[in-house]
Amino acid sequence: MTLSDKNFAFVMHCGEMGSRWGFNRTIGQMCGLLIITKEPMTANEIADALSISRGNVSMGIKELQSWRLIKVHHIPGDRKEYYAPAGTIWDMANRVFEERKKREIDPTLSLLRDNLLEPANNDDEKFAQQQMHEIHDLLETVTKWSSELQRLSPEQLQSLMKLGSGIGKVLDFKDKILKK
Amino acid sequence: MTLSDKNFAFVMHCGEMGSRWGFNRTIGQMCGLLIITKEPMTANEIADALSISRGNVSMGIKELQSWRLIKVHHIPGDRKEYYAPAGTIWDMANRVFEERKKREIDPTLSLLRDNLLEPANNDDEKFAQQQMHEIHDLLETVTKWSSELQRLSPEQLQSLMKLGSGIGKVLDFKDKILKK
DNA sequence: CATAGCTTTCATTATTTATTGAAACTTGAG
DNA sequence: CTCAAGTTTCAATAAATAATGAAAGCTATG
Repeated sequence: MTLSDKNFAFVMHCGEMGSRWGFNRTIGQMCGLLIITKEPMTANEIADALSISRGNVSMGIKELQSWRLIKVHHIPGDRKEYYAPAGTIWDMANRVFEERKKREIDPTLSLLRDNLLEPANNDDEKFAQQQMHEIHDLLETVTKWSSELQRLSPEQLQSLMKLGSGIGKVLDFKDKILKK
Repeated sequence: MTLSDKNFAFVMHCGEMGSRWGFNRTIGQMCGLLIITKEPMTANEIADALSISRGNVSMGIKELQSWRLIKVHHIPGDRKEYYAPAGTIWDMANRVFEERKKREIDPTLSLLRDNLLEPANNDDEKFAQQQMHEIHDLLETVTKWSSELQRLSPEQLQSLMKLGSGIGKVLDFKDKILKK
């Protein structure tokens, strides 16, 4: 199967962006390809469509599985493995967030906490600790929020989207009521 | 000036993480260093503290300026340039988000829109377009939301954070209000 | 307008990261 | 057990990215 121009452009774009989302170009392309392809694909089809080596595909698959972004299908009487996205677009985006949090934010929080537990030995360290404290709080807030968003039901999400620029207003309203 | 062990560890960690946030290791280190250092630093001091070349610092500064993360200070009677973070931690995080949106999400949205405008020529393209449509909507929602959050006043943010068990409550609240 | 003191540039070099492809491995069927 | 059809591994190589440092570029001051 060969990609149409439009689909090819999309896959290549995923490659460019992929490197910014935590994996490399090829893996981004693989991910994009699997997303826009209706039927699950074999490793050879992927290698073919992207003009990359079979070995490279194998490594990419391993990586995408470690991100929990793809799953394996089997067809009875066929020994090949067929790969497809693991879930909806929203599911996949959530996975990427979760994994990145695990790989980037969690270790940072841990380092910051360790650092903040020890007493500051001088003014330089005192100032540094203040800054680290701010970073720590920011990261905690962000993660609390993102996990909150992930927990929402599709309907709540819908509702949230439609709220759009209104969240400020709802907050004001809430504050007004609580004061009474 | 030489860094304490603890501060050095933090700076190195910023280096590791930096590469995941859009810049490279050295630039991450520079950013971390400037954040935990109370006084603005000269390019030579930075090169010294991180054991990197003067030229490298110059390039890093240019990059950090393009992200609007640092600003220049001048001391009367001194021709050197002194660098310091441009704003609070929250300001800096916002800048990184904005810049990444500009560099990653906006071009993707534009590609997706172009693609969705053209008619699908066959079933493969039709399916691909459906998927692209979902990605498009997801990205739009995310960007709308993040810009919304950035617009909130610090007090509103505070209020939002304290909501405890979450955004779900805000939604319930909004629904209650709308029904009346 | 010359110079000292600083910054930037960029060709070269070093380092890191990704890719290939052949060999090793796995597994189901006969 | 052996083969065939597949998958994975990994040492070698290629490609991309980052760092250096010498030279060129600026600019405030005398």
